[in-house]
Amino acid sequence: MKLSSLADYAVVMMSAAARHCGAARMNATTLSAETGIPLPTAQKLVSRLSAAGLLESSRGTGGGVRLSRPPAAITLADVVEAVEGPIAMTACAETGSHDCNLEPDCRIRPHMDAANSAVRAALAGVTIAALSRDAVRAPAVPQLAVPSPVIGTIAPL
Amino acid sequence: MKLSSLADYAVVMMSAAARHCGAARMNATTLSAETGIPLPTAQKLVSRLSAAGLLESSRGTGGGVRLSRPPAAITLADVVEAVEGPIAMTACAETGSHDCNLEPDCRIRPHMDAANSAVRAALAGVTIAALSRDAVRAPAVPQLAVPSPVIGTIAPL
DNA sequence: TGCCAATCGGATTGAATCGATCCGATTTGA
DNA sequence: TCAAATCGGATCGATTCAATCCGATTGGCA
Repeated sequence: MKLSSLADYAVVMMSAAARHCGAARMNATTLSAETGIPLPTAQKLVSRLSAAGLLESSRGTGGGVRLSRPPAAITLADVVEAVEGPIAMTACAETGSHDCNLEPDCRIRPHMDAANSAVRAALAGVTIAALSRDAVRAPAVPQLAVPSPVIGTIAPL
Repeated sequence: MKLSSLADYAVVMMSAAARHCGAARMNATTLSAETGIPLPTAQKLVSRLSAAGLLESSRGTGGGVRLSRPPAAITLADVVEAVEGPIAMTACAETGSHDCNLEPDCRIRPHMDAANSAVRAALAGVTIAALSRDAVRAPAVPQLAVPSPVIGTIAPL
């Protein structure tokens, strides 16, 4: 139930890119140097995030990448889905419902779908803008992108 | 962002065990036959779930396992944590905060903790009892264990 | 009281996915 | 027209995960 290292790196990179939003384009090398992510990995992430439409890339001399949308319009769910694929806790949730090789009539499937939606909503409630904001005074309740009551009601672990 | 196959199997097994709650003990063989999970895997899961305190095992002839708590008191979060370990989206979330090998002062960490709590709460809102209940008339909002407002406000994808 | 049978528990092997790395194709600027 | 710098895809190694097997323990029965 933990997201992969690539997804973790992608969140850090997007957050770093958001901090330089006004400063024109950045390239994979600069992002790598700023975040400490190995350069080849940063290049791979740039490719995937561009393919997903979260980054816009310009090739050639002086090229680079930049956020295709404002940081407030990019959520953790977008980044995770761009790197890891659809957010589906169970294998049967992303494909059709006909290939559950366990029980032929899986009665727990609808409930799992509900839990799946809840997890996705939790990730969709955190924006890159909220992550890139400086959090020195660590607020108990982080800023939310949309008026979603999901995270606001969660007590710390 | 998908849970492992073992965790998936564990949920199915716990759900099957909940349906036979009154019928004394069950053994790994019976659970395997009912769910279609390979027997060795079922044995492994029984071990882990017992170690986590979700199942109570009795050895010897006529032994077996049974739920240690009512199905309404066991949530998806309990099962997932028993099989996969703590629910921590990022590696730094489960260990101390001192070994983030990327940024020395990780500013996105507090926000990720909030998202992590939200995900865990989403899983803690679904009980085994809700899963074992027959869901032919698939309700839009699944039954919740505690008065948690988390899932109740989530719209389907 | 001794034996037997059935069970859980941990250790081992194989496979698949993931992460890191490298090289080629493309484009812009001089 | 040339050259430099970038993105994009393909390859290789490592780690984790899933499945399998065997031994230790316990309760029932003769």
